[in-house]
Amino acid sequence: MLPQLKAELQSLIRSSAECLGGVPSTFFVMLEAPALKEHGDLSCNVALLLAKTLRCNPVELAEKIKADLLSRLSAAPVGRKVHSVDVVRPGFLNFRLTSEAYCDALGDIPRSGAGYGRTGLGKGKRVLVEFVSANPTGPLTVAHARQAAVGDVLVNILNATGHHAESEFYVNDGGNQIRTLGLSVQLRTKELFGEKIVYPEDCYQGDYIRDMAGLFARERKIVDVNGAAAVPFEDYCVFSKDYLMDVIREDLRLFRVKFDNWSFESRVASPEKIAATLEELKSKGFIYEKDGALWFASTRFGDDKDRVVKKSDGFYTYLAPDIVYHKNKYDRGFDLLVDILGPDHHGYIPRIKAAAQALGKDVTALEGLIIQLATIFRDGKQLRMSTRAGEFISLREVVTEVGTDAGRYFMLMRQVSQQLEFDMDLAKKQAPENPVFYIQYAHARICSILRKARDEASLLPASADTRFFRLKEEAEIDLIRKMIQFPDILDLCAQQLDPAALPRYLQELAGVFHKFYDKCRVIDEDKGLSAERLALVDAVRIVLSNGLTVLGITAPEKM
RNA sequence: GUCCCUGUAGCUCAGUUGGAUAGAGCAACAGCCUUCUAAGCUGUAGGUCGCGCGUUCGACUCGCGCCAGGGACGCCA
Repeated sequence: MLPQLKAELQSLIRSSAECLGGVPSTFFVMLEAPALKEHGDLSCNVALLLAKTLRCNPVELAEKIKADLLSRLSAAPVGRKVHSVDVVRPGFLNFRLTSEAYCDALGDIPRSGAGYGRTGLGKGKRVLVEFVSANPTGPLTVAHARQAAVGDVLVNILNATGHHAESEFYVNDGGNQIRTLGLSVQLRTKELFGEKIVYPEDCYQGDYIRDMAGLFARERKIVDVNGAAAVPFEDYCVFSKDYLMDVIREDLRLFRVKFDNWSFESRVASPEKIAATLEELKSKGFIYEKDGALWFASTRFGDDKDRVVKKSDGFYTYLAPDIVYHKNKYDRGFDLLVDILGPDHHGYIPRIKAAAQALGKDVTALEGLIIQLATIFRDGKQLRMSTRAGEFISLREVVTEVGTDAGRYFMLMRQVSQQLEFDMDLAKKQAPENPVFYIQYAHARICSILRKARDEASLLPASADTRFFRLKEEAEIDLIRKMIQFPDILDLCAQQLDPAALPRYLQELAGVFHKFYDKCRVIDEDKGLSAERLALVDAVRIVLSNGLTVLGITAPEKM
């Protein structure tokens, strides 16, 4: 309702401005909600922007536009929803809306229900978001946790804003690291039965390798060193990989992260497919041989240096299957490919983009999104971690300690470009300074009011088509004003490919609600007012619930 | 050395394609429960937006140069 009002106003302002002449056809009329309430409900800076080209005092210009606009408004139906137009100091045009405009918008929320907030921004664009894609060589860590939360929520946001988004996990089940994993487990198994081994530094160090060795021995009924040696090396590899994939799937399930697709390197980028793709690149002149290795001439597309794709020992580097995998993603017909990566992979993006260009693909359809690290604080101290030494905080540790709701919220509450401080103590706290509980509490409080009204006073929310003329309090209008921003927030997140604005918005909405609650009684002697206020808080419940659903966080009805 | 990210209140962070008097939350201090969940609300205090120059009606925002912190730069994945 309000987006339409805004669009109509924008076009009227545009017409008024054009009457003055000299307005470029590409000129965009901005109309936004000002930060300060005294500046009205909507504010427009056309006069400021046009003052330069028209060589005219911005305030005078604004007055001229206003005069023309007022006559247009009195003729148009939108005019009823505009209370006043003011010209203010530097040259802003500030609009104040009638309460009718807001009350119309309020009815929209219960009418759309769980669909409130959905927009058409994406116009059906097909998007593939690849994230986590952890090697099956260990459990997921907090680094993965942030990528998992961001990726999962980004897919929800894209789907809520008119895109067709799918999530994908790419399983690196080929290559070197699986052999190293198998070797690690094999050595630990032998060690288990008393064989003295020298455990290499480049093998996986974590304690979980020992646990896996024990499990493997039990499963294969190995009872001594000879038994361990008799098992084919390949079996160690397969067992370890499958076992860790199960661990990863379970980690993700606990964190409520779902994947639409699982792509396996062994299938998507088999040695034959790699050879074929490299041949294609070679025929185009982007692959050459040097020092017994095959190189990809990525510098031709802006990379710092050329990259080895096949080592002199005959094995492919990680880059070779990754090129093939990205070719596969392109071939599946997506309009946008998003790769969510850790900061340690930022050098990776130019290489893959170079490969995409070399294969004749559209690079602008490939977006590498770097998610900065999350550092964990407990008892006011930062916990250090190092994957190499096998010392890391696992995702599961975080989930079991603070819960999935708080875990997800905290991972999402900062912009992805920012490092994030994850305060375990705060996340666990059931107190208002913890934003997750502040938001969930608002939701539970509303549910409690609705229950009480229904059960004890036989009161139900007013219907969506009510004119809501009883809602006049500032606290009430503030709530409506805040709620109608919800679709814009989702659009903003989708455009920026960053969910961070959403948790912040929900915290603000919860705050506006708590203020309203303190000031206005919902269940009141006046039945008419009560019904309208019940509809108002029910709308807040809907927006909170829709927002939390996008974040993958529960909206409790009781706390 | 090259590249990426960051620098805003005591702390953690916002600041929407350059806009009006730079905002929240936490911590601190002072208040508010006979009434729908006090897991809440109200008020006070807190700032050379890292520094300098430039671009213009206007810069936290854009450009250049410094300073400081973090990270990445393998025939590893």
